[in-house]
Amino acid sequence: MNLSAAQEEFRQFLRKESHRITPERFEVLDYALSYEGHFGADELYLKMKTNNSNVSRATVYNTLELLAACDLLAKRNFGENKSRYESNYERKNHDHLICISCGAIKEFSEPKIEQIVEEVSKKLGYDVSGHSFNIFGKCTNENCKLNKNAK
Amino acid sequence: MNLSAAQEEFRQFLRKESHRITPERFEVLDYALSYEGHFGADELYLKMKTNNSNVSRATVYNTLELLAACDLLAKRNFGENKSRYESNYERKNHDHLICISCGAIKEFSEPKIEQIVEEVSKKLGYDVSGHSFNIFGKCTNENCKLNKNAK
DNA sequence: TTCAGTGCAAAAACTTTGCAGGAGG
DNA sequence: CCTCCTGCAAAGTTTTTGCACTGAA
Repeated sequence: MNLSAAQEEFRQFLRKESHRITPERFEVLDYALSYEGHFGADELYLKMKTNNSNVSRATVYNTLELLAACDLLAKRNFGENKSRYESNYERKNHDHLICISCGAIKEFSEPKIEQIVEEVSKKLGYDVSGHSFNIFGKCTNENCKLNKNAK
Repeated sequence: MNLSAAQEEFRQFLRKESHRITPERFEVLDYALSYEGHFGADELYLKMKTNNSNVSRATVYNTLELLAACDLLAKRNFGENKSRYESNYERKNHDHLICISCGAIKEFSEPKIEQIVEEVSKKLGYDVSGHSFNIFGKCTNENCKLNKNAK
């Protein structure tokens, strides 16, 4: 993955918002954008620690918020009482379908959703900043029946 | 509010699923359905405790799950890393618009959403059991600007 | 030089679990 | 009478906070 453009974007965001540009923040950026799929903050922290990074838990949490604020990451919540992140860099918007049995997450895109978001928030007088749309159900995949990946 | 019909519904659910019928469970039901707006599990537990109830935290958590399972309550997640519940008794389905500044929650109903849920899950081969649709934005209400109710 | 950012550890917030005793069926 | 359910407290999980030090601007 080409990280340098994302790094540049992050750098500009930090400057614009008067946040300092630190090596720790870019280290988190690199790990976050390289992560396959969704990850929790602590999960990323532990992965970094395993790889001999010295970045602290507090900095990881703080930086993930910044990365979500500048849209390099998307912050999600799949009903597990913890935040999950995923790269939002050079990707199109999408929502999620979550298997309540095995936890598998599928993505889908449905343009009508954006329309509804606009419509509803206009009608109720809100200034939209985002949305979260999760569908829960049982998937038909083999492993699911066996509950192999059950949480 | 007429609780007795809800109690009857809960009783039947418990019997059908071979759960025992205990006074504690009905105490939780009463508090939950009487609660105005959304509440967290611990919040309800503390409220009950304040009112001199002896029902334990474990029983409250357990019972709320049961009440959500039989659809007397709806279990929600507004991106705060905790579960929230609200009465679903004699109410129509709806989704939420959440103010990112003051935390105010508005409800809306949009039939198209149910269509999309059906469409998407059919296409991807899931057996739907529910969905969660939250729109985040800034509301235009007076108190909001002052961040009075900010979390 | 200054103060935002950092590392660390402790605390906080929410939820789950283990265990012994009690009551529903 | 058998266990499921309960209360209690302890432990678990994720996130936040306090504090002293460091390094970006």
